[in-house]
Amino acid sequence: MKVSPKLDVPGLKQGHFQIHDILMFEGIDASLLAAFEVASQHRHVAKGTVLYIQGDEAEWFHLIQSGWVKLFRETIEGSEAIVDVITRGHLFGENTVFENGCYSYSAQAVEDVELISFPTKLLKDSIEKDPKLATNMLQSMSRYRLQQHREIEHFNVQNAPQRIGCFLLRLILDAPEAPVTLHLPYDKTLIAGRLGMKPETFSRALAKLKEATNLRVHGSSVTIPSVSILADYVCSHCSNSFPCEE
Amino acid sequence: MKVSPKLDVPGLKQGHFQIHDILMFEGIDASLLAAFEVASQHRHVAKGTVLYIQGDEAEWFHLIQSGWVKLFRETIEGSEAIVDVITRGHLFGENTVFENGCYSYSAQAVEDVELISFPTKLLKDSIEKDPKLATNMLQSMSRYRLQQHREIEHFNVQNAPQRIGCFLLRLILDAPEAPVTLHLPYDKTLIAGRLGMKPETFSRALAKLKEATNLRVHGSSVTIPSVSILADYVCSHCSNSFPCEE
DNA sequence: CGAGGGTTTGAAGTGCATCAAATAGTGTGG
DNA sequence: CCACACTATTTGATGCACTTCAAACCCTCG
Repeated sequence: MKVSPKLDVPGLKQGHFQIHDILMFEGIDASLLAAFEVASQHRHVAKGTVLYIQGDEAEWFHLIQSGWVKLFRETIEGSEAIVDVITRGHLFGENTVFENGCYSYSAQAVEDVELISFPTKLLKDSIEKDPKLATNMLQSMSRYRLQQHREIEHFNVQNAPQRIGCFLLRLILDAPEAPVTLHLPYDKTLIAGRLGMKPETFSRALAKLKEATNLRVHGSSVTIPSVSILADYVCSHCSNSFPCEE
Repeated sequence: MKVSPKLDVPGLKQGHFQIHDILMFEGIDASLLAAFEVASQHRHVAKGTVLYIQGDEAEWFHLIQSGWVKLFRETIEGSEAIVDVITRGHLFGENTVFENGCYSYSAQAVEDVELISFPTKLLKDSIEKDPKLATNMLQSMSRYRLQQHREIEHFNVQNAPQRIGCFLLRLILDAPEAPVTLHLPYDKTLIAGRLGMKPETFSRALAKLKEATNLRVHGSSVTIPSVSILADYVCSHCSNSFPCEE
């Protein structure tokens, strides 16, 4: 079941995102939307900037317009666990509203980032007023939950090259066949961490993937000559086949 | 932050569960609770019974009173992926309400099971009426989401014996020190599958765990002489330490 | 142009999977 | 109640994928 151009997931539109594009706000009263729009802030954030730290009080949640953001937790011994590495169309920080009001992980811009920020307080208050907003959020969390289930399943079934390919496929849910070019974060070690592998393994796995699917990599941009070839290679052992949705 | 005796997570009470014990129903109007209670059904289900199949229309969601339930998906090639293996205090099937109204995986009793079932329709209707119910569900889904994040992190950081230990620890969140005895499902292959390992690996890993933490296993019951020793062994490489909550 | 960090490559080690076979444990029918 | 058949579990031997350690390379930025 393809969920049309509403976001919360990557890559379905080319232009700038508006509040209307967010799945969470689908079908919400124009007046409430306007309130969010008024309260929102557009921000440009330079590469390397730490947006917030795990434990900070959560004042804002964010929608990424462009660039890459790393979500991570610090382990006791000082190393870091990468929770996610996300890009345009992704929302983050919104879940703090149902937790203790603090960010449960830190966030850092790993490329120059453009984002729209909304106050969490407004969201919190609005949920209690508009049941539609609540059910929307339940729906998108539910979707996220399924995705995570798949991710755990993938861990058991996919090898390193396939996991990289799967990560790439998730970035392009729109263009089913023509060659696609994607922009990755400069530091590919991040993706390695996101996928639970070491940088060396990532490097070797990417080489294998290039050979198997004719991928081309130039710096931080990746060109996929044929999405279907990549999908065949990636999804052969999964219980879901390509568009990897329902 | 310890969340008092409300459930949705295992093991915090000894007696029978009531609707009041479910986190999701905390703070809900007595009249609405009564409606759920009236509509509920207590069921005894024999070991091996399939409760529902992936794709079935979801009429009920369930709270486990005792026994073990396996949640699983069938892969294309006919093998099955174990989504979860759960026991007393766990809720399942409730998330179908925000999805397409069908179960997204199958469920089977792997031991004799006692459960209370509630109609999904009532839940669906009630969410739209009572915003408190919606926020409760958001809260518990959010909690679940954090748990899954941890689980993904664990995959990268824990070895097989530690993963088994971690599974055991999650069953006993209440008794911090005294020796504890747990009841596992008869077929331990299930737990192996749940933890993403093969039966052979499970057997060897359990042997290592026994040696390292003085665990005793008699058939389907496991005795942990010291929870803290087990926790030390299991959690040494994690970003969260023992109670592994917030 | 040179320093530093990201990336690749090589060699060796570790952990889990796989295949195969032996053993223990369970449920059945005699 | 016992013996048998069947399945779960254990154990051993081997292989593969990823990790680790180390060194070389390359790209970016000052």
